[in-house]
This record gives sequence, C-alpha cells and structure tokens, in this order.
Amino acid sequence: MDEAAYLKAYNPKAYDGPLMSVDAVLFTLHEETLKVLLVKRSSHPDRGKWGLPGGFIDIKADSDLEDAVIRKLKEKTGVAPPYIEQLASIGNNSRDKRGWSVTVCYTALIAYQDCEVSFATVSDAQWVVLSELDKISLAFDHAQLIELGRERLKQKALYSIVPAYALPGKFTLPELQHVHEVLIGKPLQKKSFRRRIELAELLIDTGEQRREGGRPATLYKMKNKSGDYRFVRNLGE
Amino acid sequence: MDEAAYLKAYNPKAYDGPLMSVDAVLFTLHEETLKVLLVKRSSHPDRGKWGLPGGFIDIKADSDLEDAVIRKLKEKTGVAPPYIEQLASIGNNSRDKRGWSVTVCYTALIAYQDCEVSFATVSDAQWVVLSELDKISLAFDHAQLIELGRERLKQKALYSIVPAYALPGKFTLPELQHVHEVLIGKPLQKKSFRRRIELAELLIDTGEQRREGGRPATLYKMKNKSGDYRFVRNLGE
DNA sequence: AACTTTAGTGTCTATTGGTCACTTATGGGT
DNA sequence: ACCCATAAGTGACCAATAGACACTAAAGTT
Repeated sequence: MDEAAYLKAYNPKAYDGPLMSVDAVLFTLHEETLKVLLVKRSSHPDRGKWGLPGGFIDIKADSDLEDAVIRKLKEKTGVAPPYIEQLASIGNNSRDKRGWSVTVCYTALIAYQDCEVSFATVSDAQWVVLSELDKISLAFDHAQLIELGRERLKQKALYSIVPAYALPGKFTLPELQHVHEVLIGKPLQKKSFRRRIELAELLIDTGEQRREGGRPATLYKMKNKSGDYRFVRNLGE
Repeated sequence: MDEAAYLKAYNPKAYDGPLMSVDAVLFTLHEETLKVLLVKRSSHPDRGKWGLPGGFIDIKADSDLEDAVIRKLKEKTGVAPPYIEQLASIGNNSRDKRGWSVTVCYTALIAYQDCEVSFATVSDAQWVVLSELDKISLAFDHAQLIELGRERLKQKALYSIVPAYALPGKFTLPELQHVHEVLIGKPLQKKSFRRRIELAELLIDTGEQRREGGRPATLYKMKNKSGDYRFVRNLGE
C-alpha cells in the first residue's frame, strides 16, 4: 500500500487517543498583587467550579496550538495578551474524569487596564488574588498549573524583564521593580535593578512622566526584542 | 443532567480532536561529537524516512506522558535515560499529513556506552552526528524539534551540569568540560569551569582515576540533586 | 634524566550585583 | 516663600564570581 492510499483510508477515530485541550494561566498585576484569570465552568465535569480559561482545540478554526489558546483568551478578555509562552504539557489518566487527558498549558501576561472593560460584562470570569486560591476548589489540576506558571514567572523575573508585560505599554521603573518584587517575593535594590536595565538598553524613554506623591518618574516603553533578553547574572539569591 | 449521568453518556470519539503523540530527542556524546538517536519509520506516513523515536500514547499502558516517552525509548535502546525533560509541544494542521497533530516532545541524555549494546541488534535505529542531519530528509518537523532540543541543551550547559548525563556514571572533569564545550560551541577556561563546580559541591570524588596520555584525571560521579542546581551566573558569552 | 602530554592550581583582572548614603524633583502645609 | 515629606534617581565603594594565563604536578615515553 502506498502513502496516498494509506492516507485516503486513514480514519483518525479508529485510534483510541487521549483528550486534548489547551489552558492558559493569565496573570496581571492589580492593587499591588498578582492576580490570575479564572472562569466558571459552565459544563461537566466540575461544572460550577472555577478553572483556567481553555478548552478543546477546534481543528477547523485553529491553525496551531497558540492560535487555540489565544482564541480562548480572547473569548474571555476580548484581547490577545502581549506575552504568551508555553509552560508545560500535563497528561495522565487521572486528571480528567472523562479519561486519559492532555493539556498544553501556557502562561500569559497582560496589563489589568488592557482587558478590564472587556470582561466587566462577563460575570463568569474574574481576577483572583493568588493568595486566595487555596480558599477556592479549582477544577482538574488547575491549581497545580497556576503554581507552575507562578514558579516560571518568578524565574523570569530573576533574569529578564518579561514581567513588564503585566504592565501597560508605558510604565515607570519603580512600577516595573515592584512587579519583580512581587514575583520574587522580596525587596530588590533599586540601584541594581535600574543599572542592569540601563546597561542592556532594554527600554525607551518616552519623554513623558508620571506624578504620584514625590518626584515624577520617567515613563518608559519596551523595545521590541526586550522580552527575549536574558541577563547573564540572576538578581537576588 | 448531573455529572455521573454526563460521564456515563460521554463518548470521547464524538469529539473531533487532533492526533496526539510523544517524541524524544535523545542526545549522547560519542567520538567527540554530539549525536542524536534516529529511527527508521516502518509505517506511513513518511515510511522509510528517519525520525525521532516516539509515537502514539497507549492509554491502556501509559499512566502519564513521561511514561509514554520512556516506553518508546526503552523499545529502541533497552534502557530508560538518566535525564529526561519536557522540551515543547508542537501542534498544528500541517505537520502531519493525516491531519491536525500534536506532539509533546522531550529532550533526553544518555551515555553512549549505556545503550550501545542494546540496540546494536536493532538496525532500524542509529546515532546520527548533528552536523550530518542536513544530509538526511527527516520525517515530519523532526529536524526542527532536534534544533529546539539542541538549543535548550546549550542553555543548560551555560548554567548547570545537566550535560553530565550524556556521560557514564563516572567521568572526569576534563570530559565534562568537553561536553559543555561541544554544546556551547566554544572553548571554556578550565579554571572557571572547575571552580564553580567545586564551589557548589556538585560532584563526589570516587577515589578512582583515569589514565590517558598524561597525568591521570580524578573520576567523579554526580550527587543526587546536582542536575537541578543552577549557577547564578552564566558561563561564556 | 629529559621530554611530552594532560590534570590541576595560584593569582590577578574584569564584570556585575549589593549596600547605602546622597541628591533631585515635586506637592502640601505653615 | 520656605520647609518638610515623599518618591525618583545617582555616586561610590564593596562583594562575588567569571576570564586569563602562567605555573606546578603526575603520569608515560625516549
């Protein structure tokens, strides 16, 4: 049998495969704390529980995995997040009551302001403060996925300025430092923090300033490739 | 309808989902070069081409994703590799002629000696030098997956001693440095290399030595958690 | 014993983060 | 207007760790 004949006769349903979904751990910073986006499950299993935005791939509509998650996120927030990264894939026969199930899970960041309006109308989605997660019983293994995302983001905070994507397009250095401090879980030296960013020339001075209490802070924006930059030495520790 | 009824009525085949497989990029060091394990595809599509070890999940036999890849690797090499790590998941509608397909891809390392015998008898598996990959037309997007694994391993070489898993249980520091040099692609200062490993106390002196030309080199073995250790500062650059 | 080869060390320099006091810019209260 | 509180931003020195490279050490070979 040649390949053309094989493909013609091929029936994907003959193969007994696992369920396959995508999920996203979308973080933002609001009121000095990290928050994660949760949605209320409208269907079985775990109906009524809160879980991560995500779901099955639509093999007609989605052309790749990232497409699929972004579609799911847009449904809830109205916009695509400025940062998204594959986190991990979890697959086993116990995480979903329906059977062997695999999720490809992403972490994403967005500024609170950039999607606030969009889902003020959607009552089945909410931002949840990370420290209050243990009070909620989450669907599937989503608590574990959030913890994984959290951990990954903490690492990124040590050697990159990826956390900047949790802020609006223009932000001040003290604001950025604050995001890093929340993620790393301890205060940082402003001098060290600023020095490395300046040296690597990662930000653009917009010329604008923001006043809030004391001396006005300069507003910066990210350069195009700044999210990919990796400092050779970690902060903290 | 309650959850029990839903689950009872649930039919996974009603859902039109993607194909789902696992693959592994297994590297080793042999004759001073990095090699990757390839297997000859015995079935369609891309029958006869070389590709990564891997395949569909067996939802009866495998209890999770890692189980599944390790099973695939054991089939080819006879042993489970001492190091395995999730690399990435790639899913789209163009990588497999059969339709929308997702692979969860792992990187793994093993000592050449530890599986040489096992698959000397298997003629459909071979180690291929990385620089000769462009001469072979690989199945699916496997060339890209290998490049991804290569890149990840290079990063690991900069801030960890994970590459040690490409060596036998006992190895010398010059040997380890050599693996790192191959991965990073340039020579390293032996003093710097040794100093950081000694300082972090990552290896155990076995008391044995290896003679080869000049002064004998001390044989070390890894401590248990040494693969997880991350230096705060990168080598090279 | 002298030479070659490879392992391993001593020591100085370079880079970058840590610390912390100091200066600067703004608003508010007297 | 002046002083103070507050937050932004800098100067200067210290600490940790990688880079460079010459030197010593231990083996085999001639």
